[in-house]
Formats: sequence, structure tokens, C-alpha cells
Amino acid sequence: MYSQKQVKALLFTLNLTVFSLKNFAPDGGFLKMAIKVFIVDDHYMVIEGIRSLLQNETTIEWTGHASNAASCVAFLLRQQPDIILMDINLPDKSGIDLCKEVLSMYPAVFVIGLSTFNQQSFIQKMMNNGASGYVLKNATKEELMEAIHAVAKGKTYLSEEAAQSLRKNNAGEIPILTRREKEVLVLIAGGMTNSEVAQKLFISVTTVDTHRKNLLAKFNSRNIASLIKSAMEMQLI
Amino acid sequence: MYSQKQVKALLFTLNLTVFSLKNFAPDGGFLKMAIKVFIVDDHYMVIEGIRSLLQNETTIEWTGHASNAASCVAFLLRQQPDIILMDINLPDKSGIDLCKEVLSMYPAVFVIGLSTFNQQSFIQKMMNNGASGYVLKNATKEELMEAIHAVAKGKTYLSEEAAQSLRKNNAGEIPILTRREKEVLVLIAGGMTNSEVAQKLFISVTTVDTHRKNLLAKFNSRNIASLIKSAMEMQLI
DNA sequence: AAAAAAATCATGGAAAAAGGGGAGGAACTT
DNA sequence: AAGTTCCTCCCCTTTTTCCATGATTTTTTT
Repeated sequence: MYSQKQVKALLFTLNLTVFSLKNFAPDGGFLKMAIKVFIVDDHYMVIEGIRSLLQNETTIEWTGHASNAASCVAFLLRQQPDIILMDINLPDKSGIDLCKEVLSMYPAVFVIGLSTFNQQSFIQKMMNNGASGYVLKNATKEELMEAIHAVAKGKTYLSEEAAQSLRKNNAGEIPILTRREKEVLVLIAGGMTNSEVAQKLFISVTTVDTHRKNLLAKFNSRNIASLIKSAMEMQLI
Repeated sequence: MYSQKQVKALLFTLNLTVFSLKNFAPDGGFLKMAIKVFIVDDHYMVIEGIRSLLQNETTIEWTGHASNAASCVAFLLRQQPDIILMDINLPDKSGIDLCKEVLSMYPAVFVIGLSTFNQQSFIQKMMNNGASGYVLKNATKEELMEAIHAVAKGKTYLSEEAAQSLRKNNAGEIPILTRREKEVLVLIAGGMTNSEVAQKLFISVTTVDTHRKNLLAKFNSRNIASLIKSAMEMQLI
């Protein structure tokens, strides 16, 4: 058995081998291969910033950008970059879902998560969905370059803050909720009582109560107040 | 003792003073005066993006940037720009507080709020503290330019999305909480019951209950679940 | 087809919150 | 000095949540 990472690294190597013919100079020597980078971010200023940071780097080739998930997918149909810098907050789809989707279609591509906040919930979800790295938007040029080069080699890169918040908060892991539990959670957060939720979902009050109890157990919460707080922090509501 | 950043900011300021001689025409008259813009944002990529967007604009003079509130204040001691683009999320202080502070010291300066999300709570607080405009980070170059020019003339500029979320969500205005109410709110959100809060604060359970009731009234909530949700959305917890 | 997970429903009791009303003293503002 | 806000405390009733325990049916996974 090979891990997804190992397979990807292998594919990457093969790609390099196949495509590297064009990297030979006429005299048989190597030309340097630039890492193709693509960016998905709905913040124009961030795209512009990254472009400005990377434009003078000979080791990196800017292949384009998208400001939403749909146009990212459309781009990938035509051309696959080596690395996608992917924002978590996209207008049409969460970067977390997009990451999974993109990797299922193009396993050879490496994804680096990009986000404003270092919320451990985001980072965790992103890495679970196969991302190879995570960089915060306050990263310096050097950090970004390091991340890109590390990930292009098949390594994993987490910015310091991201790694920290992953480590320290292992106690607060994101619980996996069922379809029904999510529904109930949202309705409760909306201020509904058990009986109101029951009416809304056409189920018995006791069933709602069971879901509620399971939610409390999964979140390790003593009552709804702390449950809602945790769920909000984990962006589940 | 000065941090490296402070020294750099100082050097930068001196440089600007020297170079501003170029604003004088050979005959001693003024050349067209550019709008001096300063930026406070802890995201390096955003700073770089805005710099890249504005660098070729002759009507705008980039006077520098700061990545936290402290160095922003330090910069202003030496030099006052016409406009400060101010991020809401700063590492050492919220942009909302910084806005108030800066304007009390330098009332002639205009502040434009800058943020990733168009949360009405942020926008409202920022405008209440005297900001002249609010622009989202997904703004285009044109929008940013329009905002800067409008605000420089003393007008107010709100990006479309920001204005929208201000209008539609007037029902969800941020309640003003007392010191005690905030304390109680935080403890309740932490999962404490009334009696536990009472013990913690050395007050009677009935007093805590009163605060709880007042909180529910102020937030217009039916129960703690929706109250916590609202409070989290408004960043009060 | 078997096993596991999820969704459904129930009983009964203790604890806590929600809803309503009233009231006195301290601190700050005008 | 008067007014306002805040903090404090109390009573009562109803509703809702929390907890323990158990069980059946449906759906999904293996």
C-alpha cells in the first residue's frame, strides 16, 4: 500500500520525466523547470499581491487565477498546474470541498490551503481532504516560496501558526455529524425548542431529544450554550 | 529601544520627506498634490496587492504600511497621511478600536475600513467610530480608487456589498452590553449554569438570572442557543 | 447477506432555563 | 439635587433541557 502522498510524489516524478524532454537544451543539458502555480481566491487584492510576489521568480510560473470554484474547475479542464493555492472562502463553494473535488479529478496536482485565519477546524478539514500545505495570508514572500517548493517536491508544508494551532487543539477535534444531527443543530441554533424542531422535521420530540443528546456527547459539551459556541467556532453553523 | 520595524518605518518616513521635494516644480510652485495613502494590515499579501494596484497611479502616493496597530501609531507620530486603509483584524488591537484612537488624535485623517467579510457588525462598529468608508478585500482596482478619491473629498464610500448588509440587517443591531452582562455572557457561553456563574462571580443566582433575562431581551432571543449564535456572529464572544 | 451506523420512538425524573413582576441601593450624568 | 443606568436580590409558575436506559426500524457499509 502506498499513501496518497507517495503516489502523488511518484506521479509528479513521472510527469517530470515525460515532460522533461522539452527541458533539455540543444546541447543535451537541462533547462530549469519552473513550478506552475495557479491561484483560486475571491480577493482581488490577494491575487494581485501574490502575483506581485511571484512574478520575478524564475523558478515559478504563474499560470493564472480564478476568483471562484467554478472558473477554477473550468481552467483545470484545459490545463493542470503543479500547485494550486486555494483560498478557503470562495463565493460559490468552500475551498475545502473544492480541494477534495479537484484532487479526485487530478490527483497529480498539489493543493496549498490559503486562509486569513488559522482556525484549526479549517486547517484540519483541508488537510483531511488531501491538501499538501497550509499557508496564512500574512505569510512573507520567503515563507510562500518555501511552501511552494516544499510541496512541489511532495512534502507537506504547514506555516508555523497553522501547525501550532493543529497541535494544541487536538482535544477539540471536529466531531463528525450525521445528516439529521446537522439539521437539528441548525434549527436549535436558530432558537427552536425540541418540540418546534420536531414539528418542523415531522418527527417525535423524543427523537429530537436523542439527537440533541448525541450532539452534546459528540461536542463534549455540558449544555447547549457551550455546544453552540463550539459549533460556531468550528464553522459547523 | 526600537524594534527593527520601527527603525525601518522611521527610515522610510525620512526617505519620503526627502523625495517629496519632487512635488515642487523647478519654479518653486506646487505640482499636483497626490493623495497620501497609508495601509494597516497584518496580511503581507494584501499589502503587496494594494501596493501593486496603486503604484502606477499618479494621483496616489503610497506613504507606507504597518502590519499592526502599534507601528501604525508610531508612524503617525512622524507623518500624517490623507487616508488610512485599515484592516479590521489586527494582531495587537482591533481595527475598530484603532480607528477611534487614530481619529481622536488626528481628526483630519480619513479612515477606510478594509475587511475580508462583510459582517454588518464590523461595518457598523467601524462607521460608528468615525470611519469614512468601507471596502471589501475582493474589491477591484477601480472600486478601490473610487473609494480613495471619494473619501479624500470628504465623502463617505461604502462598497456595494457593505452598504447592502448594513441596510438589510438593521434589525440585528449590536446590543450594548454592560460590564456585568458581558462577564455573564462569556461564562454562560463557556457552559456554566446560572448557579455556577453565581459562584464564580460571588453574586446570587437570582442576579445571574436577571442578567440572563436582560441578555435575552437585548439580543431579542428566545433562548440561550440563539443568543450565543447571535453573540458569536457579532463577535461579542 | 451480515454487520454497523443512523434514525426513530419511549418512560420517567431531576435540573435548569424562561417568563413575569417587583424593588432597593450604588454610581454616574446632567 | 434629580434622574438614569447598573447591579443587586427576591418570588412564583411553566417550559425546556439534561440524564439514564432501552428498543425497533431503516439505511449504509462491508
